[in-house]
Amino acid sequence: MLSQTEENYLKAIYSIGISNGKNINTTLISRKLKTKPSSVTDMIRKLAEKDLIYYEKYKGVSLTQSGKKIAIDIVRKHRLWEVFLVNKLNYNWDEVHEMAEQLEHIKSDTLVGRLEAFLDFPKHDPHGDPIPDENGNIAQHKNVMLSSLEINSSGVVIGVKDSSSSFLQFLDNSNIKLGDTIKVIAKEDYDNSILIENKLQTKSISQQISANLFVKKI
Amino acid sequence: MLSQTEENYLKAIYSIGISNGKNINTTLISRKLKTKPSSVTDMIRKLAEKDLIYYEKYKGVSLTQSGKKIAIDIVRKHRLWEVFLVNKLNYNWDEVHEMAEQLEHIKSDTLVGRLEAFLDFPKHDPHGDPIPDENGNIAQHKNVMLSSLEINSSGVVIGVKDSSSSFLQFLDNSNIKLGDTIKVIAKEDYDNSILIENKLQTKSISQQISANLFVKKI
DNA sequence: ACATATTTTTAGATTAATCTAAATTTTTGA
DNA sequence: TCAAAAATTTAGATTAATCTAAAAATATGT
Ligand SMILES: [Mn+2]
Ligand SMILES: [Mn+2]
Ligand SMILES: [Mn+2]
Ligand SMILES: [Mn+2]
Repeated sequence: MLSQTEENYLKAIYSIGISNGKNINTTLISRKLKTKPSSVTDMIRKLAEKDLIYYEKYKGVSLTQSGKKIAIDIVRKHRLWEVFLVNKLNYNWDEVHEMAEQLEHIKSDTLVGRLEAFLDFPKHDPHGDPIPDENGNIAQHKNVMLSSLEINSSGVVIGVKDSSSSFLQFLDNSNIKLGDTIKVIAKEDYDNSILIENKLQTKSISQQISANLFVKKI
Repeated sequence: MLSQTEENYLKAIYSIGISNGKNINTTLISRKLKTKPSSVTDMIRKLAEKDLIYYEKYKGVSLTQSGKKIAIDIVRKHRLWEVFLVNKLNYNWDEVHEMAEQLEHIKSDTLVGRLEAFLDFPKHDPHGDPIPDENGNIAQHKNVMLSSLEINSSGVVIGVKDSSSSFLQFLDNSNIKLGDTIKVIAKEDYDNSILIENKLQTKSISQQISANLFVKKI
């Protein structure tokens, strides 16, 4: 049985692998987990000992098959609990991450599956992130950002790259939400801001915003 | 912020207080938590330091006001999660304790309250135990056992004293459940077994069974 | 009452996860 | 290429929670 700490290291390694490609080094892990590099070295030696990661001194790490399976299962639990909190307990999407960080570590052979069925097998969490199935299969984002849309083309908002509370609250205040169809009306070369239009409004958003919204072109 | 271990000690002390009156000593705590008495001594010194328990060397412990508040809050969370698991995820009443042992430690200022509302403010958990309100008020069992009923009197089963899986499964197999009205038909002096009748059957049960069923006389 | 049994505490060790400071290895760029 | 910078590992310490063994205090029973 893995400790919560070990599970968090595996999850961190998995998520760094998704965003930073294959260069997963000590510093990146320590930054993600807010620990010191020396602590990371200790832990990765332990995880390597348990055959959950490959590790060569000074060369960084990568997940083994079984390490990846566990990491994805934690992600699965995290996202299903987030759906529960938003859909059933009426939390807002900016409030659920910390609770899900705890709930993802609940140990049970059957709980995730029951939860998933109770939630009617959702495919995405409240932030648009895909929910892995019980075998660890996970549909990856196509990674089309709103910032990359041409003028006069439209897209449906399907996810956020940054799920910080502050960004999510900004979106709430800007009346932009998942499922919105957004059309790009104009682009400003000077600062790469864009003028967009959804059902409710026409407004200008900075590149920092448009580069953190995943869309599906239509 | 208390550790899970500290919370478990407070809960154990609370529950020993409920069943064994006010004599809460090191050995009882160690037995409840499956630790050694020396470990208990260490922890109770720590909890006393934090003013969560009163402790005098060699004299046992008792909860302070704030310690009791915390203990009851853990009990509240435990029982509400059990209701969730049974009522929403369709678990049987003998399957939920271990999961609730973990879920009771999830930290959030708002989660229990939201959960309680989602469950429609249940008053009892799946084993008939009362659920404390948000202020820590808790309706105590009247502690009438089925074994104490007179011949020809009846009672409604409102709880179990023993919530072990084996006892709960025994009740399932015996077609006895919470809410059943049970009439005592006869008593056997030799072994204190009793003949009972509910909607489905007439059957004999041993004193070990009848002394573990709480009833409300009617 | 007091010797013996039981309970509780103390002393010292262990394990997991972390840290700081120092040593080592790798990377960078003049 | 090779010295300086950066990253990584090692050494040694700390904290929480546990344990075993021994010492001290309390309880028990004749
Ligand atoms: Mn999250
Ligand atoms: Mn999410
Ligand atoms: Mn329980
Ligand atoms: Mn219960």
